[in-house]
Amino acid sequence: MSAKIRAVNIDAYRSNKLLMNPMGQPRQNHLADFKVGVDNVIFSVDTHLHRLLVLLVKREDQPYQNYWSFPGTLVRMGETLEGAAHRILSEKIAVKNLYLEQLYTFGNPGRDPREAPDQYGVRYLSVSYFALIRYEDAQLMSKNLSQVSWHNVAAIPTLAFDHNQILDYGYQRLRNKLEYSPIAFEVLPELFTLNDLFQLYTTVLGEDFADYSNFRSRLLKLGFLKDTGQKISKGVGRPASLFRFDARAFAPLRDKPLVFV
Amino acid sequence: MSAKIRAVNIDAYRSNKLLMNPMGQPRQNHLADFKVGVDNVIFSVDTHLHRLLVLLVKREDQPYQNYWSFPGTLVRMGETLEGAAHRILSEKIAVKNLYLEQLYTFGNPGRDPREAPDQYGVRYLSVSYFALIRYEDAQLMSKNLSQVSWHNVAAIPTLAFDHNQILDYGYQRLRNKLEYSPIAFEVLPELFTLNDLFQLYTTVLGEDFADYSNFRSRLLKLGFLKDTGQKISKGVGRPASLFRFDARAFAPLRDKPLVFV
DNA sequence: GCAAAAGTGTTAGCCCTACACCCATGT
DNA sequence: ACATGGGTGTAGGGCTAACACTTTTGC
Repeated sequence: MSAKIRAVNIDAYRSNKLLMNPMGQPRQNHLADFKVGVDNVIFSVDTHLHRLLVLLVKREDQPYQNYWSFPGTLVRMGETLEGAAHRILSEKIAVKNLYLEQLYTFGNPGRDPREAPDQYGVRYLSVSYFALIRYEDAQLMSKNLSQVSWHNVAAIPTLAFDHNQILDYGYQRLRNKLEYSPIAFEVLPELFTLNDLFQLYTTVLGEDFADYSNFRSRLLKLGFLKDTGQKISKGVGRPASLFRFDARAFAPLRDKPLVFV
Repeated sequence: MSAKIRAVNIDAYRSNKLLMNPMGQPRQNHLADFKVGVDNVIFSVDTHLHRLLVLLVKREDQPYQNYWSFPGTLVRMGETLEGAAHRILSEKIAVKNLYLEQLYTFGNPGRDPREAPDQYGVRYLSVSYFALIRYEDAQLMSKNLSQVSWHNVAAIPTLAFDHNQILDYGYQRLRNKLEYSPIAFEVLPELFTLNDLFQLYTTVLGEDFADYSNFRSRLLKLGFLKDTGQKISKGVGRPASLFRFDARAFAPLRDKPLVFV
């Protein structure tokens, strides 16, 4: 026990993180030193199987070895936060389009076990990012696919660090954004049926958020969904029209509350 | 000039922040070291004069000496982010109630001139917080009031660091929150008239966001504003009823979109 | 023909908007 | 009395929710 504390202190001393006053107590009011990480909560939707997915990687190293976690990395010298988010994302997955925004920052002491137990060593702060990508376009980038994979949000295991909490934030952000912002079209393929869109909303927001026929007519009346004239047949039943999202027609509705749902 | 760079490098070396490879170039892929600050965007509304206010402090030290900035501080060892936000806030202002939430994190290289010019020294990351307080309850905490004061959001000077950008984020958050969340009651006094409430919305969202009589009946129908029966007279004209926000009656409307406006 | 999936139509009730109007008070 | 600010009422247009109905396909 005392050996462990001693080791911590030596390490802290060596990296000049922990300053002692002449009484051997840590100085009050001394600034904390941080390493800053980014963690990406990457969502996608499998329209066919109606599954909301999030991308997880299995940690190869300590701490939390073999736990699933969000793709994250520590920020390097000269690198922007968003740059770090893009870097780690592109190491795990290849994707054409991508929606990315900052989610939340977690930086309380003790959130990373690499911090010294007495909390006077280096601290690890995580800036989390929220991302959406098209399931069809995404290509996982691992030789060993067991290390990177999609997980159904409905069944997420205990994750490394405070990542379950980060997921809660991300999931809530996703639900909120769906209601007033056209992010659904970041997740859908270029051409989609209105049923695809409806299924996406149902998958994320729950089964009973709205009636299909009303959802349909409300969105069509808004005028930013363009019927391409093409039809697609999914087995039995009447073929569906393929639509395209027209960003230009949507522009005037920006910042208007509640266009969807 | 070269003396300055030398000073930076010595400082970086001393705190073990800048590692050189044998060629004298900074090592690639080396992690950045951060100091983490919090900056509070503290809003209040002067209901009488219809002014939206934000609290600024005048910087006493370099960099940006004598510029106005948000009350901010660097995070100390063992301190939570929110703890640091509360600490600096209570140094500048005494207040009974307080609404505080995280706003956004700014951490790109070069945002603080204390970073070495070549950007390979310590970096300064800022986690900004959004706060709302009651103007009547707030007591500025300065012997020298010229150093801490309310500023009309309509006329903000050039601020220190990237604080004008932070203000933009904060102002937008305020407007969004007003629409779907009961934060207005954090800013209003305990008892208020419906006209106070309406003036608050008008001040923040603009003159023509709604009709007073419709605003009034819509909110009253929702049932979380309790008429205390007390009247208050503001000079000439019919005295107004004083209302109180009933948080319990509001609870079922939590997370429901667009209860206001 | 029939089941399945896509798409259209209808109706009643609600809410939002834009006003007009009435009420209570100070001077 | 009348100006001033507080408060109520109402007619209409538009939107929503719920559900019935029609169309187009595969088998």
